[in-house]
Amino acid sequence: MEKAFDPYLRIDDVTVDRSDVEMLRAIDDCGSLSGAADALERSYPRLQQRVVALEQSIGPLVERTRGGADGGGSSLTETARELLVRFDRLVAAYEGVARVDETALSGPVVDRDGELATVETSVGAVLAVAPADAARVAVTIRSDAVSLHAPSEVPRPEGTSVRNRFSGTITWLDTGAAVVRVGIELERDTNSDGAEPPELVALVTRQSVETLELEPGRSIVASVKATAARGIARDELDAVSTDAN
Amino acid sequence: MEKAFDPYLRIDDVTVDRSDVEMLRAIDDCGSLSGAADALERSYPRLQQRVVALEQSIGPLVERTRGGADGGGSSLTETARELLVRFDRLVAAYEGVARVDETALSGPVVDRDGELATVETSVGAVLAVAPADAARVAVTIRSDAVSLHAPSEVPRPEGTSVRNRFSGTITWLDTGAAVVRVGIELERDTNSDGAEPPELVALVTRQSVETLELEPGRSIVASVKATAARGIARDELDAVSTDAN
DNA sequence: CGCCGATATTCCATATCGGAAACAACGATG
DNA sequence: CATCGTTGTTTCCGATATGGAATATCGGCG
Repeated sequence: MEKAFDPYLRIDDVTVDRSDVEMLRAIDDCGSLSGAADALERSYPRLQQRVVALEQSIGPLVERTRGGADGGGSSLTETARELLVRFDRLVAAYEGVARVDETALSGPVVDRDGELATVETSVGAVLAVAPADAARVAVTIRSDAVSLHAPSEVPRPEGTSVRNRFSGTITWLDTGAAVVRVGIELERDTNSDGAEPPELVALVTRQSVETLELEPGRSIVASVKATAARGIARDELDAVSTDAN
Repeated sequence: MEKAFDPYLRIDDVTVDRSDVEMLRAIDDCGSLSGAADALERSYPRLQQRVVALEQSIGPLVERTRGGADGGGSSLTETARELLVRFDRLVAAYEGVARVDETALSGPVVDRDGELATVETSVGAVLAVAPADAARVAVTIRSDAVSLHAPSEVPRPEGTSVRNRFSGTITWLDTGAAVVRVGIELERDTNSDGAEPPELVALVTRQSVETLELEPGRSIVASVKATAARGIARDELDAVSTDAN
């Protein structure tokens, strides 16, 4: 099972999607609409009509010239270039979500302050952003939002905005080119009878692995910002699972 | 301009998207395919064919019964329910990206270790995940990935996996129901001549605002994990901008 | 003034989508 | 045991959207 998405920017009536961005890039590269149509193996009419449609909502995107020794050509306006950058940033942000591991912890909401909920899980109370009407939620924690600390160097709660803290033991490392996935078996809460040992995955740099001397068996403290922990309503079912990729 | 996305899960050949999930939910609610078709105002044949198509790739999703006093009916299998939960989690994760502020810092790549790049920005070196071929990148930092610390309580670099650290002054607070957006004017790097004062936005809980006594004018240290800072290639243009919503 | 390469426009083939209608299964009911 | 009602299954047809071939238009340059 593979996570994916189609990002788009909605501007007034039109939606700018992947193929539109691809089209603008091709126009920029080729210097003409017809060239872009050839390069993308799309028909010229549709491509040109699409440009017109986008421009009706967004404003001038392509500066067109006809005639001349080379027959003319087209170049992107500043508006179009800004659009491309916007889209790239959007994709980068979403891409991060798609490529990163997530850990889910579920349990009942025991306290609530607006959209901020305290969830009782098998590893203790977790503070997370959750829909206001949910009585039981599954909290999703992205591995790139998990920070690790040496047990002796844990920041005092009074001095940091990070609100969730878990103690655990490293069980495995998955070393990549520059980043390392770290599997952590969390300490269960004292009054919890959970069957499955709750696991948390963190994504850290290889340099952090060396600095903190991370290795299987070592005790570690993981921290997660409440605003990075997102809960979804889960009023029927119940499970603790880790979702690889 | 509005960010949006269409999430989907790809399983073998089929992609299950929003409408598929909506369909399965309706089947669950109504207890029959025909009821779901009525509720969604979709034609029965297409709906039924879609269920069959999904099942061919994913496996049994709907337990169907024909005949009986009530004419029969359908209920979801465990596979289908798990699919719904998966999808909810996916949406929650993407939703977080769409709703959160982002700060972009750009500059040249001065060092690189695989997909991890050190980027020279107007506020100093930033460690971020970036495409391997980019010489100049824009680093995007989501506000929910920014942690704040009292200047006297900054964790030692040797004891934490958090690699980016910025000093700054709080310039504004936007207090919501439970969470607060914090605007921070970053200290410029000594040898930088940047024109715009670089601004970082952090998203923290209201309780953190009280604990850290956050208010305009106060000095603060912001930290960001390298794996949560994502860079995009930006080899032509150059700007520092903050993108609200 | 004709040429050339590019931009606009018209029109048609095709695939996809959605729905109406007929058909089959099955248990309750009399 | 025939009938009935509800639901699942299948077939077929029309509407809509998508993509492309052919055509017309433009304008500097030689």
